[in-house]
Amino acid sequence: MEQQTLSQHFNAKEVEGRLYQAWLDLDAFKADPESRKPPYTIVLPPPNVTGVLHIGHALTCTLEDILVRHKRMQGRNVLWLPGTDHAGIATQMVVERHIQKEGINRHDLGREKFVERVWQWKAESQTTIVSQLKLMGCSLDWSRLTFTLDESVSLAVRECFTRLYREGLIYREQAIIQWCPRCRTALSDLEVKSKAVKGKLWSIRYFRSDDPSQSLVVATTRPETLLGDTAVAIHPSDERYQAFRNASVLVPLQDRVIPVIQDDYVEMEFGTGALKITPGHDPNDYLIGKRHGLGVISLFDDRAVLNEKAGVYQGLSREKAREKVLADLAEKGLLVKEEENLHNVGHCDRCNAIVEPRVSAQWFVNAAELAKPAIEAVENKEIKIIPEEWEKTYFEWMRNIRPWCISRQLWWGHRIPVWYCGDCGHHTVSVADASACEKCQSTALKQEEDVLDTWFSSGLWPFSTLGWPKETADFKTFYPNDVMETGFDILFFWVARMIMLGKKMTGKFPFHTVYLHPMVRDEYGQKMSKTKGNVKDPLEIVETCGADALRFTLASMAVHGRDVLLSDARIEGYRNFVTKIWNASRFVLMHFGTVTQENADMSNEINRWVWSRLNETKREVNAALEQYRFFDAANALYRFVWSEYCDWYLEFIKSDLESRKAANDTTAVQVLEEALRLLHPLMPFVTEEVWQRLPIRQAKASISACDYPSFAPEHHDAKAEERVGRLIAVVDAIRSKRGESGLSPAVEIDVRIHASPETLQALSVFEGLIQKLAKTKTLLFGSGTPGKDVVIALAFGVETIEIRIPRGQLVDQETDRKRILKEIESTQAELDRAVARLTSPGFVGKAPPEVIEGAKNRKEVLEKKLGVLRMSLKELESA
RNA sequence: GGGCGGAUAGCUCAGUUGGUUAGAGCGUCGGCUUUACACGCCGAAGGUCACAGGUUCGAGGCCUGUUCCGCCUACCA
Repeated sequence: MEQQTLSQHFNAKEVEGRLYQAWLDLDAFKADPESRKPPYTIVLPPPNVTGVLHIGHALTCTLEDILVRHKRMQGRNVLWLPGTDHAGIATQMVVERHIQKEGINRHDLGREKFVERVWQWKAESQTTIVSQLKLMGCSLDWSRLTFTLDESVSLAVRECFTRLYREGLIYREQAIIQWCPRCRTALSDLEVKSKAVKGKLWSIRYFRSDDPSQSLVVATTRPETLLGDTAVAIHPSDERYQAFRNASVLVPLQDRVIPVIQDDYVEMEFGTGALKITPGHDPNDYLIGKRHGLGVISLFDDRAVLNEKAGVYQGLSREKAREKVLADLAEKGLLVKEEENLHNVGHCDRCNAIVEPRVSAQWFVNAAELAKPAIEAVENKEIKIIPEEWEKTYFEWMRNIRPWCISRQLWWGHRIPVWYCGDCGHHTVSVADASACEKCQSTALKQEEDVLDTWFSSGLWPFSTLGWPKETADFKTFYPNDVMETGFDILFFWVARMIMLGKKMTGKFPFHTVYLHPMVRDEYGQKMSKTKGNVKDPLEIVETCGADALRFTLASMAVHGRDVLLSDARIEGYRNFVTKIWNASRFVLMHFGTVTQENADMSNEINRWVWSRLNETKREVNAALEQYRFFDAANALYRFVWSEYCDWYLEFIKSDLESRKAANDTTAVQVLEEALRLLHPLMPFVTEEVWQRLPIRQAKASISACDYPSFAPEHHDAKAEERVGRLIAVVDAIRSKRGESGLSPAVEIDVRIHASPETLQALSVFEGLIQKLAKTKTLLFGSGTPGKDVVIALAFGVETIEIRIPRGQLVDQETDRKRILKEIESTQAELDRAVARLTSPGFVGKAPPEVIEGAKNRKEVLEKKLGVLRMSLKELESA
């Protein structure tokens, strides 16, 4: 066989591009609905086509890629389905801002032309997103790439809408909803973020209509809305306003007569205890108005500019109107008080404008009805939410869920499949475009102008992407999905709705597990934002450190229940790890690049040790991945490859390289090969690149087609672990002593080791290794000459190993004496604690036997250690 | 107002049902051309686990309270 070698440096960029293309050429990521293998499905949360991917997307696709690569290697028929989301408001806004640069707005273009422009934008954005996902190494099945406005998805959306409408779970109703005057559309409650705003609380005087000598004072944060007042409310038991019960008052500035009503919604303690009621512009007032049969005055148009109802204030913005109303009130002496007030104000999630509650006709989903089975599913663990703490939040929201407003006054999205009849007024709702009224057959139909909330189509994603409502092969094989992996910030927006709509539409819940990953923040815990300038571009990181390093970093930081704080130092550390793997592989190939067939020499204890350690790592990594503990998986791999395989195993074999080569011992290659497979889901590129050069490997075209290593009991070797562990401890102890004494590694020293006959026998097998790794000149076993040596008392397991180094080569007597005294002190302290524990009746009476046994052993070894230390102190003092 | 989470080495974080001696990476300090790797090797220093009580033979993990920091949620105008 030809000698395989690796270039001196790992060129991540070149390798990544080449390998990804090779995987595509192999159809390595393509799912087959006819396959007999058990399916495993994840749908990628579709990124918005608003632009480029950010670090949060990088985390999502890294974790999902790890899951699917793991399952694929375990022999599952994996489908990881890619897609993008039209993201109604967000994308429309981006494109509006974009055309603004050309000096036009969407109304200049008209609906049709504008939507064309958005499609252009979508095409570019999607291309960018797809190429970014490829750069991250994502093993997505590109043959199934779906967009939320694709024909097939539209069909699913209409099917769902129609079914819910027929069951009365979707309905149109006049109601007070959240309105964004800048986006000029209705919003769902979730799309409104309440933020604390420093404002003012104004007290305004209202005179009694039949007796101008009497007045009451109301407190409000929105004086401009008094133009829409239809009542003033007081608490029924408020004695202060006894005289105003059943009275009427005049709206200031308008002299309109409105009633004083009594309602126990009013808090007597707040403000003046009198509340102005504006049903057109406050959700609570709207409810109160309904209870008392009050009228509704809508003061604003869709941009929150005052309309004809506002009289002289018509044409003013909310803000201007407030100023003028206040000025006019002050002039008339009706403004009684003005005080600072911190209160919460709803802001549009997308554009941050202050939302305006507004009464209008909108479409709603009866979410409470759909929520019932969705709550039960989580209660009885049909759906598992990880981390579990989120279940509480889920229940809290789902149990108090309100009607979901799904109509949006936008142009970009799924047009609502409802046709209004111009003749009889009937609503025709149908999956196919309606050409005639289903009631009177009139053709004077007009389709609803509004589009659906983006999350309505997202809610169908786990099955709309698989061809539903058609019974396609994909749908039959890959639905339900397995895992929904996403950020907790869209638990309500998306996850909850998928659960509700999935069950309702297909009869099955869309997945069995929800894994919610943490938020990515910068290294100071700040949310990344463009305005703060702390945004980390994943592609920049890929460019400088490589995709493997970024992936491994994200995986190693994805801990349950804590944010991911991403720092450059951390990424660099894992880039170094990639390099370490590369160099270790170079070393192995340099020496074993021509071996022809597997021949692991299991008579060699060092080999048995490394197999056993690798085996333990397999167990840990598999267990971690099954539990979505990405951190643990990354950590176990890092520890094994660097701290065990490189730091010890490769150093061990250097001492007898030639004889190993002569004996054709291929353990080093075999262990490397398995470690690469184990690492592959986390670091697909470097592992594939090295694996391709290995002289011994499975006959597959790609490492991703190989089996995933799993725990093999026959490779577990406790004895080898114990004996090599002792060897490592001895080498460590000698090295440590050399380090303390500031000895150059070039200086060799004499060492004598004394211990039980069995231990001496075991250690003597490794004589050459100790000599080499601890740099000893002469290495003797057995007791030494009292008084002349520095003595190390090494507590290992249940015995103490005594290591002696002739004093002349190390530190001076005084320093050594101090060290021994210090060590005696700390050992004595620990021994005292152990003795106290063992003599306490509570401990020996109640602690489990293995804990007591452990304490006894510890006490014994401490006593031995103390003995060695005391002896060496005596030796020192008598010398 | 309600809920959830966090506080462990200089920094960023692990620590699975309470069990002997609390770990890692980075940073710091000292040494090093050592059969791949200075993006490296060897060694060292550094922690009364936020605070105060409690439960327990035993607490970084459990309970109560306090302080600080996040996030979610809510109709006191």
